[in-house]
Amino acid sequence: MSKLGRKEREYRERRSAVLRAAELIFSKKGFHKSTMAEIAQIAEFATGSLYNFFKNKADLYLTVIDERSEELFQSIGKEIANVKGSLEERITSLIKAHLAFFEKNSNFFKIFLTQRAAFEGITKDEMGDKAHKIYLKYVDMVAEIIEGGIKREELKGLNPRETSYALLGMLNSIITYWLTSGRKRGSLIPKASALVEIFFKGTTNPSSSQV
Amino acid sequence: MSKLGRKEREYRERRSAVLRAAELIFSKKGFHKSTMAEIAQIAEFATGSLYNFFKNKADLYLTVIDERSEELFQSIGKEIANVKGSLEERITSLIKAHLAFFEKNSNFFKIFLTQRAAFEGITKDEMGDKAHKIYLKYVDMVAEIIEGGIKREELKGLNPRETSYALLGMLNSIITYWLTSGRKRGSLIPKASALVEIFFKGTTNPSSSQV
Amino acid sequence: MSKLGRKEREYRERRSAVLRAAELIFSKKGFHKSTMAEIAQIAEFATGSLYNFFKNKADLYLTVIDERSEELFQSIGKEIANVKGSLEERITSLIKAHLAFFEKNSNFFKIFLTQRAAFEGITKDEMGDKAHKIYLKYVDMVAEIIEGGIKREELKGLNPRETSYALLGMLNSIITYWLTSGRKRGSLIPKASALVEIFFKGTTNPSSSQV
Amino acid sequence: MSKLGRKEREYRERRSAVLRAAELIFSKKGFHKSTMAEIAQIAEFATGSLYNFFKNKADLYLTVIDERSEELFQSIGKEIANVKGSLEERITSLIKAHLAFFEKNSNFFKIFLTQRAAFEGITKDEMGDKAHKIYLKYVDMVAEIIEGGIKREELKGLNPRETSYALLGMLNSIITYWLTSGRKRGSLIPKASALVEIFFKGTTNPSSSQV
DNA sequence: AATGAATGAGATTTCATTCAT
DNA sequence: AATGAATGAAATCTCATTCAT
Repeated sequence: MSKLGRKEREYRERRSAVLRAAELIFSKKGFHKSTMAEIAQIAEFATGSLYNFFKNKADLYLTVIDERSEELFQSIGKEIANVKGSLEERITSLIKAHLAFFEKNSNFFKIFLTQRAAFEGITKDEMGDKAHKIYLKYVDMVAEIIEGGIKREELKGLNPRETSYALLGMLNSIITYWLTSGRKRGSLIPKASALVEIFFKGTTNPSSSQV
Repeated sequence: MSKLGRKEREYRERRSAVLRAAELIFSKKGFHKSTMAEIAQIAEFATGSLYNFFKNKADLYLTVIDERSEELFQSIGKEIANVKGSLEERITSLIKAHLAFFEKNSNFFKIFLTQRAAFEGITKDEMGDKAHKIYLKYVDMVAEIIEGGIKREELKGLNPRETSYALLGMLNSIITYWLTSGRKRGSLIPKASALVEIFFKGTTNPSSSQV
Repeated sequence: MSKLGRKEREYRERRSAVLRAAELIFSKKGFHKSTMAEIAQIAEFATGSLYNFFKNKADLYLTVIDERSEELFQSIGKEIANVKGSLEERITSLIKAHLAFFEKNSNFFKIFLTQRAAFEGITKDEMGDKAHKIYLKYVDMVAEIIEGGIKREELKGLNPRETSYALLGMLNSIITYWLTSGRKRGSLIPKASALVEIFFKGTTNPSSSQV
Repeated sequence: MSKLGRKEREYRERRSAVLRAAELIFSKKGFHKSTMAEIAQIAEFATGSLYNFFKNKADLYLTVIDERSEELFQSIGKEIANVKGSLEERITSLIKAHLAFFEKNSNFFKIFLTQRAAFEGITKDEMGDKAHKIYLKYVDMVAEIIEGGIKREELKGLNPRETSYALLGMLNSIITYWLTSGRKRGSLIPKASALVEIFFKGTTNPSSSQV
């Protein structure tokens, strides 16, 4: 498989070390308060050396987002592909995969969530846009799945894009909750079932006298 | 009511002008890229004068969040207080009030949502915390309402805090969607009904053969 | 006359101190090796303060050129205006004024002469161009005078623009000579007569048997 | 003739390739904005390899000047040696040779002319001086020819060195003109006759009533 | 109370040069 | 001899904050 030369392999390893350091620092301090010097120090390089791998700070930041997002997409995609059953089962597995991915990549979650904030007003078109587009791509992927469910009448006739936003909003909000307060109490995955329940059946107690 | 002296009244008006300018700039450029000079210019003050009202930039930023959030709480609280009916009706009115508030204060929404991003790692304890606490206060308010519903068995036995995060996540995600793409198409309020439907009844089509 | 307020007067004095320091350093070290820190130090300001007067280093450099060139033009223009006689007399006074100006502003001469070199490839259009245009303006001014002489048949039918370049090339070359080696030996002005002689009558010895 | 071994021949060819690349880049971007990396790339070497040929960037720059200037001297010298006639004829051929050389080596002209600017204040003694000396050598060569003319009373009793500066100033100024604006219109050589005319006979119209 | 010039710390980025391979 | 990754010094520029007026 990996028919890369030694040079190429070593280059990738060094570049990857920088990306790991960047992810760590960016997630702790956000884009603006992170310094190239600190990232370099963690990665055990001289500051100037980072510029051998990435053309500037924004490029480094975006590469973190880009490559990790790609992993996210791969990860979710693989998960869903394995599920051949009903839409409910597919979305259930998506929810689980999403939570699992960010439980494992919690540093990245902070970056993922605040990516737009990081670039607000900085590089309006070039870079800020790119970060946003990655998120949109994800929203769309989920929206398409939902749209399939609507067409097959498994789901109500809602706006797929809006429903996608609603679902992802719930998921990310729960992850935020878990990160800020609940992490001690254990894994994030078990929360999937409650989210699945809400998303498909809602919060109303079916045995309530209301119904 | 306003038994304030002229001096005091004028002071408040000037301070308020600064807050309005700050909200505008912070929402457009984010915390770091906003400069005190630009805020001062919009508010028609000299840069140094801002420091007569706020002890530093972070204080100004937090005051924007603080005072507007207070408005949000008042606004929601008043709305809910008027509703004496079922929990569903109360939460429906909360959803509507939330959407209405941010439709009216869309500049503030951007600040509200990215407040954590702005402070990540800067002022770990002092200020960043305060911003987070304001959000938590809101989460708790909603959680309490939900908890009431659970106790009266109108809602399923879910974790109230988590359910509150889930609901607010949905709402804010929809607002983000509306801000970034849908604003032209009209008001945000009509989206309330779909959210209410999802939150209470879920997305599953009840006439689906799945059931 | 100078109905400037104290504020304005003081501002100009400070800005002027920066320009003087800049002219000195730029003339000694050239654009690239001059640092804002050194200029600031000479001007007795903090480095950052220079940016209250000039938006960046290139702007400072160009302002030196711009304002001093303006002086040069004024100086030459005034000199020529006073001369009502023949073209020869007018150009003689131009040559004298040119030499006198740069004898007095020898620091500026180095900048004036190398202005294009300073910007080579940096800011191709914006700034480098501006510096060049100032020189062209001078060339044209001289070319117009020469053209007048040609029309009145006082001068041969040469290309005015080329002749202007030739004249200025001679003048500047002589100033360079004086600056690099001859300054000790006295004033530059006496060299005017030789230049006038060459420019109008040429170097050939009229009593030469050649003729 | 070339009794050089293969090794030596190859070494010279590689070194020469670097010099050609350096001349190109230096002439386009000036000394400071040219990078060793870019020169290496054009020459198809690795950056570090340049240091096998030249001890540093300044050395490379000076070698370009040095070797090309040597060519210039050879070229002019050969031209003049062929002319056995009057001084006027010799200088006429010098002017033509100068223009021809720089028409052919216009990239080098930019370097030749701004050599002082490039080094101003950098390497005050060591290198900047060397560049200046090369120019002086040329000035002196011309001055000697002029001095001969003065002694033989073909020329007026002017200061030979100054007259040399004046002549070269004219020439270089005309080349600058041609490079910046006139190049499209054709060759530089035809301008020689006007320069010869001015230098020997001056610009005054002999049939003018002034005389 | 208001001003806004001055400060100066701090961050990004570039690039000549070195050196292990 | 050739390579090119790594270095690290140096320079520009920004801006929150202060303080004399």
